[in-house]
Amino acid sequence: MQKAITFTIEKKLDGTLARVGVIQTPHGDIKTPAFIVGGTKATVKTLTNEQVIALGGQSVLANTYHLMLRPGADVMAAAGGINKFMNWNGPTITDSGGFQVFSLGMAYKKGIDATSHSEKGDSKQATHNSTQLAKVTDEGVYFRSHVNGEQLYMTPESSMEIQHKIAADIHMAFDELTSPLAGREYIKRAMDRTHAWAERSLKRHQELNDEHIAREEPLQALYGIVQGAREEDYRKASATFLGQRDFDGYGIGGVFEPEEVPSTVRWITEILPEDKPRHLLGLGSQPADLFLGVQYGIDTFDCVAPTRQARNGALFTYDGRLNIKNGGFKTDFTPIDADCDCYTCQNYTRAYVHHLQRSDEILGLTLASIHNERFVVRTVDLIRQSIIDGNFFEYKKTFLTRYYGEERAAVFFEKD
RNA sequence: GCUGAGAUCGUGUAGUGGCAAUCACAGGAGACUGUAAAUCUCCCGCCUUUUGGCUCCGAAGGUUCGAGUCCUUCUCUCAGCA
Repeated sequence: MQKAITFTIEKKLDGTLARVGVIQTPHGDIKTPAFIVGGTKATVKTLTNEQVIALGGQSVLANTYHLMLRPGADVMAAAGGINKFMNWNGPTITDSGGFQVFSLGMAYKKGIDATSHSEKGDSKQATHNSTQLAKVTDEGVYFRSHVNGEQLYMTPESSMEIQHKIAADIHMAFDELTSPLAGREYIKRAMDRTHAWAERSLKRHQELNDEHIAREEPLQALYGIVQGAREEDYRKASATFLGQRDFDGYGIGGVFEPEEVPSTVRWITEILPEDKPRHLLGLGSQPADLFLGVQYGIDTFDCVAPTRQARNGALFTYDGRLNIKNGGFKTDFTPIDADCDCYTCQNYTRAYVHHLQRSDEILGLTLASIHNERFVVRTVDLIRQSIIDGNFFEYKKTFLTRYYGEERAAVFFEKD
């Protein structure tokens, strides 16, 4: 049977779940492990495609919910799909809108973010969050547009229809991501719903692919998304359920911190079919995410943190994170990181980027984004190379010890 | 010289008798993980780990239980007129 993408494993790292491979898509190859660049609204914020390519970005991940609101699915279709629309010639992925069920729903204005273990702020608002913009039912999700307040309704079927109009190479099934505060009972309910939605997504997706075949258009791929929060039995049940369905790959949702990777991700990757790619959704704001992810069987990552934090002044260095807006950098005429090969570090100083960000100059956001994104992309590329060269654990130990310090890094070596 | 207006924490300001210092900017720091994010949070007279204590609204007096807030004088600034 004809396939939208193929995944080839080139090498495995003995004693771990790590593998090196290639995902072939209609728009080119993704050498894995790989960091997928965040391009939510069909743009990598503050960067041109040429800059994304120059920093080593192989593929871009956009968002169905955001593109459905603006410019709209029909505009995306009329443009000829996301690649033509944004002039990106490489592989593309779309997230389903499932994350917005969480960020505009349970998490909306409650001070809950992905890493929260408790609710912050006004407890009254936390229990009666009448302002939230998303409401979940078994059939679908009611959204109130954050743009103009208009009532929207999204189902697994409509998400697939929109994603096929956006026409990225790889789609995500519509899922429900639960809050880190959710109890076991709700986690189960959301997971069961995610499974039902996965089957509905797959069915509608196959119908739409049949239409592509009839029109002699390229096929599009679909990943199922594993949920189940921090519950081992649910995670394993979710991986088993989805692993038996005919998805092209798998997304892993609801993982929030690197400390969970050796447990949560491993429960899943030990069960999922080995010959299909696995994407860890949303993780990658710190190096430990990447090393542990790969070690426990992840092929691709995406995360908005590198660009968002860059815009907010937090920059990666191999010795840990720094805030470029801090006063101390005013006359620091050295590169952000002397060991970084990015365009910014090759050409500009900390003092200059400090000045630009302090002065609200747009170039400061771009230079910082180039650096952070390059840092993460390069780190994963070198992880890939270290597996090929057979020195993954050495690289991991050296990198994380330097980044976090020996004491803080120790937790990431526990199972090595 | 005359007339008028005004002097408040780095800057610009709010505050016209009551447990008193407002807001913004600047400054100091922290956060951000499938992007409602070039955003958000905290600190910003002094001392103290905190509770709390001490000072404060150009200067000096005065009225009052109580004064940036009212009165007097002085100093300075600005505008207009000479």
